[in-house]
Amino acid sequence: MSTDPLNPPPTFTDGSTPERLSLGVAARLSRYLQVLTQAKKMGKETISSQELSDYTHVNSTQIRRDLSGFGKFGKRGVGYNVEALVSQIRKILRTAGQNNIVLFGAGHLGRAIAGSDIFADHGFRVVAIFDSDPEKIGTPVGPQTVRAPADLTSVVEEEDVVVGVLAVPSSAAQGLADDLVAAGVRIIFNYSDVLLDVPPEVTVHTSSPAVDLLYALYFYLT
Amino acid sequence: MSTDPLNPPPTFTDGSTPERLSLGVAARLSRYLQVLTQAKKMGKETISSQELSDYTHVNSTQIRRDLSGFGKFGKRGVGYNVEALVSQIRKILRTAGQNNIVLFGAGHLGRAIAGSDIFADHGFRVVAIFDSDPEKIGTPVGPQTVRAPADLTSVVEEEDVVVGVLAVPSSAAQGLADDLVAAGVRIIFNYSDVLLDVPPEVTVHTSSPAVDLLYALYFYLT
DNA sequence: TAGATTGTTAATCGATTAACAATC
DNA sequence: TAGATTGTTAATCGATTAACAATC
Repeated sequence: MSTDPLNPPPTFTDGSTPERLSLGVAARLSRYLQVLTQAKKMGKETISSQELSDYTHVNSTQIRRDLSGFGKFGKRGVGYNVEALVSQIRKILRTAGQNNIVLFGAGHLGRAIAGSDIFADHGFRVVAIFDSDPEKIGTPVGPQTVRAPADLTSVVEEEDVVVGVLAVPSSAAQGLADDLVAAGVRIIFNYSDVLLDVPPEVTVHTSSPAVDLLYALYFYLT
Repeated sequence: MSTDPLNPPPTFTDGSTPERLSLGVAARLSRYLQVLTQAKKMGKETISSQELSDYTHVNSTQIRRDLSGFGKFGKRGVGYNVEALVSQIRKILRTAGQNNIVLFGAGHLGRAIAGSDIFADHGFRVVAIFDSDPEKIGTPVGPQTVRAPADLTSVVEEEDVVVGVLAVPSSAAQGLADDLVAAGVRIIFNYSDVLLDVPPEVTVHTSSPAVDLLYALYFYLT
């Protein structure tokens, strides 16, 4: 794994380099961030570990433990300052800055993604939308104009894009994944249900709402 | 938690009732199912724990261990039969049957969901699409026609709907969540970023692609 | 037989939780 | 002061992994 020069690992006063977060801790911190981001939007100033627990279904002791490993962010009897905690967690996850992403597919799903602020809220900026359909190229989608796939490589290079989002039909997904990889993208967010084959240095995250539902349903049924 | 009479817990030959799955096991089994479903589509007949590991990023020993807890599903030197394993896991997760869901919101996102087979592949059938916009009511979306919110309660009762999917703007989400709960829905899949307040017996699952990306990005950066 | 892959053991490691003193 | 909530301990529990015999 490489290290991004723009996001150097934090250094502690004793000069030690912190451990890489475990999968579990990183996943939970991300979920806290989701709730905190929303709480901030709603004008909430402080939040207790119990409230965070209600929304994330993570045990409140676990939450305090996760956080206290990085510093004393809370105030006894009061809770955590929402805004301060957001920036602390962003620092821990090294995602405090802006990240540029490209979106492939200007159909219903692509337009829904481009039109929402779900990525923007977390520092992801959609810098370009691509579609293979000549009829769509040049038409506006939100603040962007749909571009031709031929521009992909230059956009990825110029805008320093690390993440590509695939909102295309299953039949087109693997081919476009290959194009994204060739253009230099390192993380692919796949909204189709295809199993993408990519080189080991590339991470694929496949959205699977139905699988999430199966999981929720199991705990409802038992 | 209640038990669904249509999905009784499996009984073992010794008469004991199996333990409820731990969160981790249920989550992993769901992910195996996602890959297996897709592998089946691609015509794959057998799959090894190593191949499953490549796609799910779960250690192959862990996978064999998870599966062997429920029976000897594999064949040494060969792997697992894809189709047989799909039905075994569905049985374990008690989601072997069909489940009816309702979809709220006939915008870009709602249409993208209704038009994909991502839910159908896992036994979820969209039995109705609702929208509050009078202009959209009566228009076709895939095989369905958009219905008025007033029909919600009767549809939920008649079709025995347990899951409601919210593909609506943030501003409308809480109000419609209340309606879904009042109509008798027990699991809400929330595509907006709002923190929904629901009674404790109702489960909310919020889709958060940006948070998933943050998580992937962390492991890319470190 | 030779190669591949499962099922299972044994040992370790990290996650989880209840409880409570500290303190706002 | 009284109430609330954090930070931390100590004990338990489950997850993870390497290794390998069993066996297809």
